[in-house]
Amino acid sequence: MAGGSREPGRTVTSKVLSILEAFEKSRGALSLTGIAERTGLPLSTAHRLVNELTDWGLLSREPNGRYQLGIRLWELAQNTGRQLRDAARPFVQDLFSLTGETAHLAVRAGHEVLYIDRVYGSRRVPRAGRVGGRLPMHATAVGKVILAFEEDWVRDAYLNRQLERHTAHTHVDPKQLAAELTRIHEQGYATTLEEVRLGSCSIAVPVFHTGRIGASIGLVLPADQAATMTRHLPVLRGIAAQIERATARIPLETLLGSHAALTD
Amino acid sequence: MAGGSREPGRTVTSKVLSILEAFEKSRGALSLTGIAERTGLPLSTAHRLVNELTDWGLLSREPNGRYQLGIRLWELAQNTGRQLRDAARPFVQDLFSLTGETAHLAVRAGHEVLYIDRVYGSRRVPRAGRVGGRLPMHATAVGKVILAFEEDWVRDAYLNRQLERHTAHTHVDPKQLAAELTRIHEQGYATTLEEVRLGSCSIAVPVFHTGRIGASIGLVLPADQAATMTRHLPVLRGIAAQIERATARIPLETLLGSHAALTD
DNA sequence: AACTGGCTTCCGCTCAGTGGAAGAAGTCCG
DNA sequence: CGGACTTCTTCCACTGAGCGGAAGCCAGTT
Repeated sequence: MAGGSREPGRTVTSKVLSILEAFEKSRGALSLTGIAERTGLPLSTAHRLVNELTDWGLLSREPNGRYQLGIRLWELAQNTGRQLRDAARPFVQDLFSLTGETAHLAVRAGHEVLYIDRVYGSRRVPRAGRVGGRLPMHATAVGKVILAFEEDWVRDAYLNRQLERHTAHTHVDPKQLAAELTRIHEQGYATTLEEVRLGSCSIAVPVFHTGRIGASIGLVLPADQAATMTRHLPVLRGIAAQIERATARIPLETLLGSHAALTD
Repeated sequence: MAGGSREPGRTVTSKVLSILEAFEKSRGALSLTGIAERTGLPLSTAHRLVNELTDWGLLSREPNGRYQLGIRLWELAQNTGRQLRDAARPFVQDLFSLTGETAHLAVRAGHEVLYIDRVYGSRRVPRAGRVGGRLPMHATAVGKVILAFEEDWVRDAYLNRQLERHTAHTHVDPKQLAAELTRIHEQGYATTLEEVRLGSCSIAVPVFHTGRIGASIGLVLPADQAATMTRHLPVLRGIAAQIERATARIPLETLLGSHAALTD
């Protein structure tokens, strides 16, 4: 092995997965060389693996030669967490229909909220976390709700970390955030005002499962409606109750697979 | 190599992917042994690969020891075909809001229609193809529309195959189906009546992109409304036009990756 | 015609992957 | 309580799938 840029101990599986992950960071298509660079794989290795993935449909090749994630991957992944998504979907839909505002459903994944579903119309105003996307828990209403109702050690561990600031309004002081979480726990809902993005605010309530916090549903609206957004609380609570009822008989673990560990 | 059940020529990648695919056929969680059986992998090999996939979050392990597709897979896959889904989503939502019926968006994947998106409320009546699911083209309205507006060779190839029967009402005669497709092409929409499942009917219109058929949007309703479902045509056509406008500037290939070949 | 940049193919070396077998852990039954 | 059974986990010596440097190829570009 002349040059020896070989990096032993790296499994084939890890290489394949790093190829798929390469598409997360960079929107849009990647050239073979681009993939090789991002994954740190030698060009010929990347070439072989990429070709095989393309054969399986997990990657697709555009006419210009660049690669994209293939639709087969999406298809496979539809079987993931179907129980929760399928059970909750119609209610999130109702939440949107009843309020006319962007509605979403999120769960905790490690230290972040993961958006599982989202419903909005064509005249939607505020930009909100996209489905499959993650945001920090302390900057979103759904995240704060989850944090407020999580077990103590989860909350404590979270508060011990550096809290990222997104806008001038993000609450990053651990002491104050802890107090806010207590208040959220008492009042049963959380709000944000321009804490992720200027121009939007949000409100969320918890969805319980077998006594524990399982998920959270929320609304995102333009910041100028912040003062009146609590008017949606009755609907939010009603929908949350319906989702709880619909998912009660499904074991928590089969809802999403075991939740990602706090340290993921 | 004593017994020699070794099956040389099988790549690691193919083994990993066959594990993921194993979860497609069987709903719900699988035991390690179950995975080994379905994939034809020796137990210890399956064990090693499954463990590695679990570490990466592509599989998750339930407390009872069984495995499930992990949420990380779903997350990765959200980047697939985002362009079309994100662009079309609000309009499919509007289609539902305006009609109150289950609305969906589908594209062709090989010989089948693949449901890309679907919007429905909690009081939904008919069962319809699920997101990420496939159905044969000749039994669904969206499928017939796509077939009717596809290039000749695609349609001809399709008609030369054995047409699967789902109910007593499925149109399986190639001659008659060809005539129906011509009529659909002329009138600009397709309908079905209890051709996939008893009790439901559907109507769909084409969505064009750069002159070619790109997708189809449709509604599924209870069979007793079959007589009057054409009342939704104006809305369907309006929404289709909006989706066409919204996706016009996106190159077709980046919408979904190159469409799966007819023979996939 | 020579250069450039990205993709594809080739091929001998070698270590990651393999899988049978033995051990551990749990489950059921008499 | 023992022992028969099932399912999961670990071990380890062998070997061929994977590796990757290098050479070849094909468009564009100068």
